[in-house]
Amino acid sequence: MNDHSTTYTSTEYRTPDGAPTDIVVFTITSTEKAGAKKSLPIRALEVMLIKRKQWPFEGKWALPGGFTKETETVRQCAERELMEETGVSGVHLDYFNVYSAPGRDPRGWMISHAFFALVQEAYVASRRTSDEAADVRLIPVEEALEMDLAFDHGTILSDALDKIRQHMMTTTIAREFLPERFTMSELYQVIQTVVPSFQERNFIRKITSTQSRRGIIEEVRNAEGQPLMSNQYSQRPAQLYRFTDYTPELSIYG
Amino acid sequence: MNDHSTTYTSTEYRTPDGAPTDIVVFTITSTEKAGAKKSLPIRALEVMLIKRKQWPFEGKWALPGGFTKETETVRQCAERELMEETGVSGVHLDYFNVYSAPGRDPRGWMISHAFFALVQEAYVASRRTSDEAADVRLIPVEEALEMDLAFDHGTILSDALDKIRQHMMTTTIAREFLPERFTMSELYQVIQTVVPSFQERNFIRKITSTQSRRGIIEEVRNAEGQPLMSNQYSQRPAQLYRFTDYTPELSIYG
DNA sequence: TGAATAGTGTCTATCAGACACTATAGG
DNA sequence: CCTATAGTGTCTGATAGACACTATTCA
Repeated sequence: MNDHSTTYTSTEYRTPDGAPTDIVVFTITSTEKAGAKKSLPIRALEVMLIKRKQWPFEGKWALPGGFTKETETVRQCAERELMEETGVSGVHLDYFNVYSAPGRDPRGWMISHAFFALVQEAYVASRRTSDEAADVRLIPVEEALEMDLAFDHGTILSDALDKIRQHMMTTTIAREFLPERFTMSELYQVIQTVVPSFQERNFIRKITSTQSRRGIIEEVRNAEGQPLMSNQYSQRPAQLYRFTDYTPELSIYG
Repeated sequence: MNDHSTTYTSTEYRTPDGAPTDIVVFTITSTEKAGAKKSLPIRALEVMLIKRKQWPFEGKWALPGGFTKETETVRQCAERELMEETGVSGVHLDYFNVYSAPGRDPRGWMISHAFFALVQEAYVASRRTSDEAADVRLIPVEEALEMDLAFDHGTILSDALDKIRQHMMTTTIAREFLPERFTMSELYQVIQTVVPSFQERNFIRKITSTQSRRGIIEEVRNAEGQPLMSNQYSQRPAQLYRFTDYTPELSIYG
Protein backbone atom coordinates (compact mmCIF):
# COMPACT_ATOMS: atom_id res chain seq x y z
CA MET A 1 0.00 0.00 0.00
CA ASN A 2 2.96 2.37 -0.34
CA ASP A 3 6.10 3.17 -2.27
CA HIS A 4 6.05 0.67 -5.08
CA SER A 5 6.17 3.67 -7.39
CA THR A 6 9.66 4.69 -6.34
CA THR A 7 12.61 3.40 -8.29
CA TYR A 8 14.21 0.23 -7.01
CA THR A 9 17.74 1.32 -6.26
CA SER A 10 19.15 0.17 -3.00
CA THR A 11 20.97 3.42 -2.25
CA GLU A 12 17.70 5.33 -2.23
CA TYR A 13 16.26 3.36 0.68
CA ARG A 14 15.36 5.14 3.85
CA THR A 15 17.41 3.81 6.72
CA PRO A 16 16.37 3.27 10.35
CA ASP A 17 16.84 6.13 12.79
CA GLY A 18 18.28 3.85 15.41
CA ALA A 19 18.57 0.31 16.77
CA PRO A 20 17.73 0.55 20.45
CA THR A 21 17.71 -2.22 23.01
CA ASP A 22 15.23 -2.63 25.85
CA ILE A 23 16.06 -4.76 28.86
CA VAL A 24 13.49 -6.37 31.10
CA VAL A 25 15.32 -6.84 34.39
CA PHE A 26 13.62 -9.38 36.64
CA THR A 27 14.53 -9.95 40.24
CA ILE A 28 12.98 -11.88 43.10
CA THR A 29 12.75 -9.94 46.32
CA SER A 30 12.59 -11.72 49.65
CA THR A 31 10.73 -10.38 52.66
CA GLU A 32 10.85 -12.07 56.04
CA LYS A 33 7.53 -13.06 57.49
CA ALA A 34 6.59 -10.91 60.46
CA GLY A 35 5.59 -13.43 63.12
CA ALA A 36 7.79 -16.46 62.78
CA LYS A 37 11.48 -16.43 63.60
CA LYS A 38 12.69 -19.16 61.24
CA SER A 39 10.44 -19.40 58.24
CA LEU A 40 10.56 -19.19 54.49
CA PRO A 41 10.50 -15.61 53.22
CA ILE A 42 7.74 -14.17 51.08
CA ARG A 43 9.08 -13.87 47.57
CA ALA A 44 7.88 -11.60 44.79
CA LEU A 45 8.85 -11.24 41.16
CA GLU A 46 9.68 -7.65 40.35
CA VAL A 47 10.79 -5.79 37.28
CA MET A 48 13.05 -2.78 37.04
CA LEU A 49 11.53 0.36 35.54
CA ILE A 50 12.90 3.81 34.91
CA LYS A 51 10.94 7.03 35.05
CA ARG A 52 11.66 9.00 31.92
CA LYS A 53 13.00 12.57 32.25
CA GLN A 54 12.82 13.47 28.57
CA TRP A 55 10.54 13.58 25.60
CA PRO A 56 9.02 11.30 24.46
CA PHE A 57 6.85 9.87 27.23
CA GLU A 58 8.38 12.23 29.76
CA GLY A 59 7.30 11.24 33.24
CA LYS A 60 6.20 7.76 32.20
CA TRP A 61 7.77 4.55 33.36
CA ALA A 62 9.83 2.64 30.83
CA LEU A 63 12.21 -0.27 30.50
CA PRO A 64 15.91 0.53 30.72
CA GLY A 65 17.68 0.56 27.38
CA GLY A 66 19.31 2.76 24.79
CA PHE A 67 20.79 3.05 21.37
CA THR A 68 23.21 0.60 19.86
CA LYS A 69 26.49 2.05 18.65
CA GLU A 70 28.11 1.24 15.37
CA THR A 71 31.00 -0.43 17.17
CA GLU A 72 29.05 -2.90 19.28
CA THR A 73 26.56 -5.74 18.99
CA VAL A 74 23.06 -5.34 20.33
CA ARG A 75 24.01 -7.62 23.21
CA GLN A 76 26.95 -5.42 24.11
CA CYS A 77 24.60 -2.45 23.93
CA ALA A 78 22.20 -4.12 26.35
CA GLU A 79 25.04 -4.88 28.77
CA ARG A 80 26.34 -1.32 28.55
CA GLU A 81 22.97 0.35 28.95
CA LEU A 82 22.10 -1.89 31.86
CA MET A 83 25.31 -0.82 33.57
CA GLU A 84 24.89 2.85 32.73
CA GLU A 85 21.25 3.14 33.68
CA THR A 86 20.90 0.75 36.59
CA GLY A 87 24.42 -0.14 37.72
CA VAL A 88 23.83 -3.83 37.06
CA SER A 89 26.47 -5.90 35.30
CA GLY A 90 27.65 -9.45 34.84
CA VAL A 91 24.20 -10.98 34.82
CA HIS A 92 22.29 -13.50 32.75
CA LEU A 93 21.03 -11.70 29.64
CA ASP A 94 18.86 -13.41 27.05
CA TYR A 95 17.73 -11.97 23.74
CA PHE A 96 14.09 -12.80 23.13
CA ASN A 97 12.43 -10.65 20.47
CA VAL A 98 12.53 -7.70 18.12
CA TYR A 99 9.94 -4.93 18.01
CA SER A 100 9.61 -3.18 14.70
CA ALA A 101 6.02 -2.02 14.27
CA PRO A 102 6.01 1.24 12.30
CA GLY A 103 5.26 4.18 14.57
CA ARG A 104 6.22 2.43 17.80
CA ASP A 105 8.64 5.27 18.63
CA PRO A 106 7.71 8.93 18.11
CA ARG A 107 11.37 9.80 17.57
CA GLY A 108 11.44 7.97 14.26
CA TRP A 109 11.96 4.57 12.72
CA MET A 110 13.33 2.51 15.60
CA ILE A 111 13.73 -1.25 15.57
CA SER A 112 14.19 -2.34 19.14
CA HIS A 113 15.89 -5.47 20.43
CA ALA A 114 14.54 -6.84 23.67
CA PHE A 115 16.48 -8.76 26.28
CA PHE A 116 15.52 -10.10 29.63
CA ALA A 117 17.92 -10.19 32.53
CA LEU A 118 17.68 -12.28 35.67
CA VAL A 119 19.44 -10.79 38.65
CA GLN A 120 19.67 -11.51 42.34
CA GLU A 121 18.23 -8.99 44.71
CA ALA A 122 21.67 -8.17 46.07
CA TYR A 123 22.87 -7.12 42.62
CA VAL A 124 20.28 -4.41 42.26
CA ALA A 125 20.66 -3.07 45.80
CA SER A 126 23.38 -0.75 44.53
CA ARG A 127 21.35 0.61 41.68
CA ARG A 128 21.58 4.27 40.83
CA THR A 129 19.91 6.83 38.66
CA SER A 130 21.50 8.25 35.55
CA ASP A 131 21.29 11.32 33.39
CA GLU A 132 18.37 10.05 31.45
CA ALA A 133 16.26 8.71 34.29
CA ALA A 134 14.58 10.51 37.15
CA ASP A 135 14.05 7.34 39.09
CA VAL A 136 14.89 3.65 38.97
CA ARG A 137 12.60 1.31 40.85
CA LEU A 138 11.64 -2.32 41.25
CA ILE A 139 7.93 -2.86 40.66
CA PRO A 140 6.03 -6.11 41.25
CA VAL A 141 5.32 -7.57 37.81
CA GLU A 142 1.57 -7.83 38.25
CA GLU A 143 1.52 -4.16 39.09
CA ALA A 144 3.82 -3.22 36.21
CA LEU A 145 1.57 -5.07 33.77
CA GLU A 146 -1.29 -2.81 34.77
CA MET A 147 0.69 0.37 34.27
CA ASP A 148 0.65 2.49 31.14
CA LEU A 149 4.29 2.19 30.19
CA ALA A 150 6.16 4.26 27.61
CA PHE A 151 6.41 3.09 23.98
CA ASP A 152 5.28 -0.54 23.52
CA HIS A 153 7.03 -1.53 26.72
CA GLY A 154 3.84 -3.03 28.13
CA THR A 155 3.86 -5.56 25.31
CA ILE A 156 7.58 -6.19 25.70
CA LEU A 157 7.19 -6.79 29.43
CA SER A 158 4.31 -9.17 28.87
CA ASP A 159 6.27 -11.09 26.23
CA ALA A 160 9.30 -11.25 28.51
CA LEU A 161 7.20 -12.66 31.31
CA ASP A 162 5.89 -15.40 29.03
CA LYS A 163 9.45 -16.21 28.03
CA ILE A 164 10.91 -16.49 31.51
CA ARG A 165 7.95 -18.61 32.60
CA GLN A 166 8.66 -20.99 29.78
CA HIS A 167 12.41 -20.95 30.45
CA MET A 168 11.84 -21.46 34.16
CA MET A 169 10.11 -24.76 33.46
CA THR A 170 12.39 -26.02 30.70
CA THR A 171 15.86 -24.77 31.60
CA THR A 172 17.85 -24.24 34.76
CA ILE A 173 17.55 -20.43 34.81
CA ALA A 174 16.15 -20.74 38.32
CA ARG A 175 19.83 -20.76 39.29
CA GLU A 176 20.07 -17.07 38.37
CA PHE A 177 17.74 -16.20 41.22
CA LEU A 178 19.43 -18.45 43.75
CA PRO A 179 22.71 -18.51 45.62
CA GLU A 180 25.30 -21.11 44.61
CA ARG A 181 24.00 -23.42 47.33
CA PHE A 182 20.32 -23.62 48.10
CA THR A 183 17.71 -25.82 49.69
CA MET A 184 14.88 -27.55 47.87
CA SER A 185 12.39 -25.19 49.48
CA GLU A 186 14.21 -22.20 48.07
CA LEU A 187 14.22 -23.70 44.60
CA TYR A 188 10.57 -24.60 44.89
CA GLN A 189 9.71 -21.10 46.03
CA VAL A 190 11.63 -19.49 43.17
CA ILE A 191 9.87 -21.63 40.60
CA GLN A 192 6.49 -20.87 42.13
CA THR A 193 7.22 -17.17 42.28
CA VAL A 194 7.81 -17.05 38.54
CA VAL A 195 5.23 -19.68 37.58
CA PRO A 196 2.43 -19.53 40.17
CA SER A 197 0.63 -22.50 38.65
CA PHE A 198 3.58 -24.78 39.31
CA GLN A 199 2.82 -27.37 41.94
CA GLU A 200 4.52 -30.67 42.72
CA ARG A 201 3.59 -32.41 45.91
CA ASN A 202 6.54 -34.77 45.80
CA PHE A 203 9.00 -32.14 44.58
CA ILE A 204 12.04 -33.16 46.62
CA ARG A 205 11.67 -36.81 45.78
CA LYS A 206 11.20 -36.20 42.08
CA ILE A 207 14.31 -34.08 41.79
CA THR A 208 16.56 -36.25 43.88
CA SER A 209 15.46 -39.82 43.29
CA THR A 210 14.25 -39.84 39.70
CA GLN A 211 16.87 -41.24 37.37
CA SER A 212 15.83 -39.23 34.34
CA ARG A 213 16.19 -35.99 36.25
CA ARG A 214 19.21 -37.01 38.25
CA GLY A 215 22.03 -34.77 37.20
CA ILE A 216 20.50 -31.32 36.97
CA ILE A 217 21.09 -30.85 40.69
CA GLU A 218 23.51 -32.44 43.12
CA GLU A 219 23.98 -32.51 46.88
CA VAL A 220 26.68 -30.27 48.30
CA ARG A 221 29.19 -32.11 50.48
CA ASN A 222 32.25 -30.98 52.38
CA ALA A 223 35.78 -32.31 51.99
CA GLU A 224 35.02 -35.34 54.16
CA GLY A 225 32.01 -36.22 52.05
CA GLN A 226 29.55 -35.12 54.72
CA PRO A 227 26.37 -33.54 53.36
CA LEU A 228 26.22 -29.79 53.96
CA MET A 229 23.02 -28.57 55.59
CA SER A 230 21.36 -25.23 56.20
CA ASN A 231 18.99 -24.24 58.97
CA GLN A 232 18.52 -20.69 57.72
CA TYR A 233 14.84 -21.13 57.03
CA SER A 234 13.89 -24.02 59.27
CA GLN A 235 14.50 -25.62 62.62
CA ARG A 236 15.41 -28.89 61.03
CA PRO A 237 18.49 -28.45 58.84
CA ALA A 238 17.91 -28.97 55.14
CA GLN A 239 20.25 -30.49 52.61
CA LEU A 240 21.99 -27.98 50.38
CA TYR A 241 22.08 -28.53 46.64
CA ARG A 242 23.75 -26.91 43.67
CA PHE A 243 22.97 -26.93 39.96
CA THR A 244 25.28 -28.93 37.77
CA ASP A 245 26.11 -27.79 34.27
CA TYR A 246 23.76 -30.35 32.81
CA THR A 247 20.45 -29.42 31.20
CA PRO A 248 18.20 -32.26 30.13
CA GLU A 249 16.78 -32.38 26.62
CA LEU A 250 13.03 -32.39 26.59
CA SER A 251 10.80 -34.01 24.02
CA ILE A 252 7.09 -34.28 23.42
CA TYR A 253 7.59 -37.59 21.63
CA GLY A 254 9.20 -39.60 24.40
CA MET B 1 38.06 1.87 22.56
CA ASN B 2 35.99 4.24 20.51
CA ASP B 3 33.88 7.39 20.42
CA HIS B 4 33.62 8.31 24.06
CA SER B 5 35.23 11.58 23.07
CA THR B 6 32.28 12.72 20.99
CA THR B 7 29.61 14.79 22.62
CA TYR B 8 26.68 12.95 24.07
CA THR B 9 23.77 14.36 22.11
CA SER B 10 21.31 11.87 20.73
CA THR B 11 20.87 13.65 17.40
CA GLU B 12 24.55 13.20 16.63
CA TYR B 13 24.43 9.41 16.71
CA ARG B 14 25.28 7.51 13.63
CA THR B 15 22.28 5.46 12.50
CA PRO B 16 22.23 1.99 10.94
CA ASP B 17 22.46 1.71 7.17
CA GLY B 18 19.70 -0.86 7.03
CA ALA B 19 17.73 -3.51 8.87
CA PRO B 20 17.79 -6.56 6.62
CA THR B 21 16.14 -9.90 7.21
CA ASP B 22 17.56 -13.30 6.32
CA ILE B 23 15.33 -16.32 5.95
CA VAL B 24 16.50 -19.89 6.35
CA VAL B 25 13.97 -21.91 4.34
CA PHE B 26 13.99 -25.58 5.27
CA THR B 27 12.19 -28.26 3.34
CA ILE B 28 12.20 -32.04 3.39
CA THR B 29 12.53 -33.64 0.01
CA SER B 30 11.25 -37.15 -0.63
CA THR B 31 12.82 -39.52 -3.11
CA GLU B 32 11.33 -42.92 -3.91
CA LYS B 33 13.57 -45.86 -3.38
CA ALA B 34 14.61 -47.40 -6.66
CA GLY B 35 13.96 -51.09 -6.16
CA ALA B 36 10.87 -51.47 -4.05
CA LYS B 37 7.39 -50.64 -5.28
CA LYS B 38 5.74 -49.73 -1.98
CA SER B 39 8.26 -48.44 0.49
CA LEU B 40 9.04 -45.41 2.57
CA PRO B 41 10.79 -42.67 0.61
CA ILE B 42 14.28 -41.42 1.38
CA ARG B 43 13.93 -38.04 3.01
CA ALA B 44 16.50 -35.26 3.20
CA LEU B 45 16.54 -31.90 4.95
CA GLU B 46 17.42 -29.16 2.50
CA VAL B 47 17.84 -25.43 2.72
CA MET B 48 17.09 -22.83 0.09
CA LEU B 49 20.04 -20.75 -1.09
CA ILE B 50 20.37 -18.00 -3.65
CA LYS B 51 23.39 -17.32 -5.80
CA ARG B 52 24.21 -13.63 -5.56
CA LYS B 53 24.40 -11.59 -8.77
CA GLN B 54 25.69 -8.39 -7.18
CA TRP B 55 28.40 -6.98 -5.00
CA PRO B 56 29.07 -7.86 -2.22
CA PHE B 57 29.83 -11.58 -2.37
CA GLU B 58 28.91 -11.71 -6.03
CA GLY B 59 28.73 -15.31 -7.18
CA LYS B 60 28.51 -16.70 -3.64
CA TRP B 61 25.55 -18.53 -2.21
CA ALA B 62 23.47 -16.69 0.38
CA LEU B 63 20.25 -16.93 2.30
CA PRO B 64 17.22 -15.20 0.79
CA GLY B 65 16.37 -11.89 2.42
CA GLY B 66 16.37 -8.16 1.97
CA PHE B 67 15.89 -4.79 3.52
CA THR B 68 13.06 -3.86 5.81
CA LYS B 69 10.98 -0.87 4.74
CA GLU B 70 9.91 1.92 7.02
CA THR B 71 6.28 0.87 6.63
CA GLU B 72 6.57 -2.77 7.63
CA THR B 73 7.67 -4.97 10.50
CA VAL B 74 10.67 -7.21 10.11
CA ARG B 75 8.29 -10.17 9.92
CA GLN B 76 6.40 -8.58 7.06
CA CYS B 77 9.72 -7.93 5.39
CA ALA B 78 10.67 -11.59 5.71
CA GLU B 79 7.34 -12.66 4.23
CA ARG B 80 7.68 -10.21 1.37
CA GLU B 81 11.27 -11.06 0.55
CA LEU B 82 10.51 -14.75 0.67
CA MET B 83 7.72 -14.24 -1.85
CA GLU B 84 9.78 -11.94 -4.07
CA GLU B 85 12.94 -14.01 -4.10
CA THR B 86 11.66 -17.56 -3.96
CA GLY B 87 7.92 -17.45 -4.70
CA VAL B 88 7.11 -19.02 -1.35
CA SER B 89 4.26 -17.61 0.75
CA GLY B 90 1.87 -18.54 3.51
CA VAL B 91 4.30 -20.68 5.42
CA HIS B 92 5.43 -21.13 9.01
CA LEU B 93 7.93 -18.35 9.77
CA ASP B 94 9.71 -18.09 13.11
CA TYR B 95 12.00 -15.30 14.24
CA PHE B 96 15.02 -16.71 16.00
CA ASN B 97 17.93 -14.28 16.30
CA VAL B 98 19.54 -10.97 15.44
CA TYR B 99 22.99 -10.57 13.91
CA SER B 100 24.69 -7.28 14.65
CA ALA B 101 28.44 -7.85 14.77
CA PRO B 102 30.19 -4.73 13.48
CA GLY B 103 31.59 -5.33 10.00
CA ARG B 104 29.34 -8.28 9.20
CA ASP B 105 28.17 -6.54 6.01
CA PRO B 106 30.61 -4.69 3.70
CA ARG B 107 27.81 -2.35 2.61
CA GLY B 108 27.72 -0.69 6.01
CA TRP B 109 26.18 -1.00 9.44
CA MET B 110 23.52 -3.67 8.98
CA ILE B 111 21.63 -5.33 11.80
CA SER B 112 20.04 -8.42 10.37
CA HIS B 113 16.98 -10.28 11.64
CA ALA B 114 16.94 -13.99 11.00
CA PHE B 115 13.88 -16.17 10.49
CA PHE B 116 13.49 -19.79 9.68
CA ALA B 117 10.69 -21.09 7.51
CA LEU B 118 9.39 -24.63 7.24
CA VAL B 119 7.82 -25.46 3.92
CA GLN B 120 6.56 -28.56 2.20
CA GLU B 121 8.37 -29.73 -0.87
CA ALA B 122 5.34 -28.97 -3.03
CA TYR B 123 5.42 -25.31 -2.02
CA VAL B 124 8.90 -24.75 -3.34
CA ALA B 125 8.38 -26.67 -6.58
CA SER B 126 7.14 -23.45 -8.18
CA ARG B 127 10.09 -21.41 -7.05
CA ARG B 128 11.54 -18.84 -9.39
CA THR B 129 14.52 -16.59 -9.73
CA SER B 130 14.30 -12.86 -9.27
CA ASP B 131 16.16 -9.74 -10.28
CA GLU B 132 18.63 -10.06 -7.49
CA ALA B 133 19.42 -13.74 -7.72
CA ALA B 134 21.13 -15.67 -10.45
CA ASP B 135 19.90 -18.98 -9.12
CA VAL B 136 17.68 -20.38 -6.37
CA ARG B 137 18.37 -23.91 -5.25
CA LEU B 138 17.66 -26.42 -2.51
CA ILE B 139 20.85 -27.73 -0.97
CA PRO B 140 21.12 -30.57 1.57
CA VAL B 141 21.88 -28.95 4.91
CA GLU B 142 25.02 -30.94 5.60
CA GLU B 143 26.37 -29.78 2.28
CA ALA B 144 25.30 -26.17 2.85
CA LEU B 145 27.07 -26.13 6.22
CA GLU B 146 30.34 -26.94 4.46
CA MET B 147 29.96 -24.17 1.91
CA ASP B 148 31.52 -20.75 2.20
CA LEU B 149 28.36 -18.69 2.25
CA ALA B 150 28.07 -14.91 1.85
CA PHE B 151 28.14 -12.61 4.91
CA ASP B 152 27.76 -14.52 8.21
CA HIS B 153 25.13 -16.76 6.65
CA GLY B 154 27.06 -19.88 7.62
CA THR B 155 26.61 -18.97 11.26
CA ILE B 156 22.97 -18.06 10.72
CA LEU B 157 22.28 -21.38 9.01
CA SER B 158 24.00 -23.30 11.77
CA ASP B 159 22.02 -21.44 14.44
CA ALA B 160 18.78 -22.03 12.54
CA LEU B 161 19.49 -25.73 12.36
CA ASP B 162 20.02 -25.87 16.11
CA LYS B 163 16.73 -24.07 16.60
CA ILE B 164 14.58 -26.27 14.41
CA ARG B 165 16.13 -29.36 15.97
CA GLN B 166 15.11 -28.08 19.35
CA HIS B 167 11.66 -27.06 18.14
CA MET B 168 11.18 -30.39 16.40
CA MET B 169 11.51 -32.19 19.72
CA THR B 170 9.56 -29.77 21.88
CA THR B 171 6.78 -28.44 19.65
CA THR B 172 4.58 -29.81 16.91
CA ILE B 173 6.37 -28.08 14.02
CA ALA B 174 6.76 -31.49 12.42
CA ARG B 175 3.28 -30.76 11.08
CA GLU B 176 4.75 -28.12 8.76
CA PHE B 177 6.60 -30.82 6.86
CA LEU B 178 3.64 -33.20 6.70
CA PRO B 179 0.31 -33.36 4.92
CA GLU B 180 -2.85 -32.85 6.98
CA ARG B 181 -3.18 -36.63 7.37
CA PHE B 182 -0.14 -38.78 7.82
CA THR B 183 0.99 -42.14 9.09
CA MET B 184 3.16 -42.75 12.11
CA SER B 185 6.01 -43.80 9.85
CA GLU B 186 5.89 -40.52 8.02
CA LEU B 187 5.98 -38.57 11.27
CA TYR B 188 8.82 -40.71 12.56
CA GLN B 189 10.76 -40.20 9.35
CA VAL B 190 10.29 -36.43 9.47
CA ILE B 191 11.52 -36.23 13.04
CA GLN B 192 14.53 -38.39 12.23
CA THR B 193 15.35 -36.37 9.14
CA VAL B 194 15.65 -33.20 11.20
CA VAL B 195 17.09 -34.84 14.35
CA PRO B 196 19.10 -37.86 13.24
CA SER B 197 19.81 -38.91 16.81
CA PHE B 198 16.12 -39.35 17.54
CA GLN B 199 15.19 -42.97 18.09
CA GLU B 200 12.18 -44.51 19.77
CA ARG B 201 11.71 -48.20 19.35
CA ASN B 202 8.12 -48.11 20.59
CA PHE B 203 7.21 -44.88 18.84
CA ILE B 204 3.67 -45.74 17.74
CA ARG B 205 2.70 -47.09 21.11
CA LYS B 206 4.11 -44.13 23.00
CA ILE B 207 2.27 -41.59 20.91
CA THR B 208 -1.04 -43.40 20.81
CA SER B 209 -1.37 -45.17 24.13
CA THR B 210 0.42 -42.94 26.59
CA GLN B 211 -1.98 -40.80 28.56
CA SER B 212 0.38 -37.89 29.10
CA ARG B 213 0.99 -37.55 25.36
CA ARG B 214 -2.53 -38.40 24.27
CA GLY B 215 -3.92 -35.30 22.66
CA ILE B 216 -1.12 -34.00 20.47
CA ILE B 217 -2.21 -36.38 17.72
CA GLU B 218 -5.52 -38.08 16.95
CA GLU B 219 -6.73 -40.81 14.63
CA VAL B 220 -8.52 -39.70 11.47
CA ARG B 221 -11.95 -41.29 11.04
CA ASN B 222 -14.60 -40.96 8.39
CA ALA B 223 -18.23 -39.90 8.91
CA GLU B 224 -19.20 -43.39 10.09
CA GLY B 225 -16.44 -43.41 12.65
CA GLN B 226 -14.36 -45.92 10.72
CA PRO B 227 -10.59 -45.36 10.98
CA LEU B 228 -9.07 -44.00 7.78
CA MET B 229 -6.08 -45.92 6.53
CA SER B 230 -3.38 -45.40 3.93
CA ASN B 231 -1.45 -47.99 1.99
CA GLN B 232 0.66 -45.47 0.12
CA TYR B 233 3.91 -46.64 1.64
CA SER B 234 3.12 -50.18 2.69
CA GLN B 235 1.26 -53.31 1.78
CA ARG B 236 -0.56 -53.34 5.04
CA PRO B 237 -2.68 -50.19 5.38
CA ALA B 238 -1.59 -47.84 8.15
CA GLN B 239 -3.78 -45.72 10.37
CA LEU B 240 -3.86 -42.04 9.43
CA TYR B 241 -3.38 -39.39 12.11
CA ARG B 242 -3.60 -35.64 12.32
CA PHE B 243 -2.16 -33.12 14.77
CA THR B 244 -4.58 -31.50 17.15
CA ASP B 245 -4.12 -27.89 18.21
CA TYR B 246 -2.75 -28.99 21.55
CA THR B 247 0.90 -28.62 22.50
CA PRO B 248 1.98 -30.12 25.81
CA GLU B 249 3.90 -28.06 28.31
CA LEU B 250 7.25 -29.53 29.12
CA SER B 251 9.11 -29.27 32.40
CA ILE B 252 12.44 -30.44 33.73
CA TYR B 253 11.03 -30.50 37.27
CA GLY B 254 8.21 -32.99 36.78
C1' DT C 1 5.24 -29.61 73.66
C1' DG C 2 3.96 -26.89 69.58
C1' DA C 3 5.47 -24.65 65.49
C1' DA C 4 7.66 -24.80 61.22
C1' DT C 5 10.05 -26.93 57.86
C1' DA C 6 12.41 -31.41 56.10
C1' DG C 7 11.96 -35.59 54.58
C1' DT C 8 10.28 -40.97 54.19
C1' DG C 9 6.95 -45.17 53.60
C1' DT C 10 3.88 -47.13 50.93
C1' DC C 11 0.33 -48.01 47.76
C1' DT C 12 -1.61 -48.25 42.85
C1' DA C 13 -1.81 -47.26 38.19
C1' DT C 14 0.93 -46.00 34.61
C1' DC C 15 4.99 -45.85 31.84
C1' DA C 16 9.68 -46.95 29.55
C1' DG C 17 12.42 -49.96 27.27
C1' DA C 18 13.41 -54.26 25.34
C1' DC C 19 12.34 -58.01 22.39
C1' DA C 20 9.65 -61.42 20.25
C1' DC C 21 5.86 -61.97 17.88
C1' DT C 22 1.62 -61.58 14.70
C1' DA C 23 -0.96 -58.97 10.72
C1' DT C 24 -1.81 -57.32 6.04
C1' DA C 25 -1.59 -57.24 1.22
C1' DG C 26 0.99 -56.93 -3.28
C1' DG C 27 3.69 -59.31 -6.25
C1' DC D 1 5.38 -67.59 0.21
C1' DC D 2 8.46 -63.61 0.32
C1' DT D 3 8.92 -58.85 1.37
C1' DA D 4 8.10 -54.47 3.49
C1' DT D 5 5.72 -52.05 6.58
C1' DA D 6 2.13 -52.05 10.53
C1' DG D 7 1.13 -53.16 14.76
C1' DT D 8 0.57 -56.27 19.42
C1' DG D 9 1.99 -59.25 23.67
C1' DT D 10 4.45 -59.39 27.40
C1' DC D 11 7.98 -58.89 30.65
C1' DT D 12 10.83 -56.04 34.13
C1' DG D 13 11.92 -52.17 36.52
C1' DA D 14 11.01 -47.17 37.04
C1' DT D 15 7.88 -43.41 37.76
C1' DA D 16 3.76 -40.37 39.02
C1' DG D 17 0.57 -39.03 42.16
C1' DA D 18 -1.64 -39.42 46.46
C1' DC D 19 -1.58 -39.42 51.36
C1' DA D 20 -0.08 -40.63 55.80
C1' DC D 21 3.62 -40.60 58.46
C1' DT D 22 8.20 -39.61 60.93
C1' DA D 23 12.39 -36.27 61.90
C1' DT D 24 14.78 -32.19 63.64
C1' DT D 25 15.41 -28.17 66.11
C1' DC D 26 14.16 -23.96 68.58
C1' DA D 27 11.35 -21.31 71.48
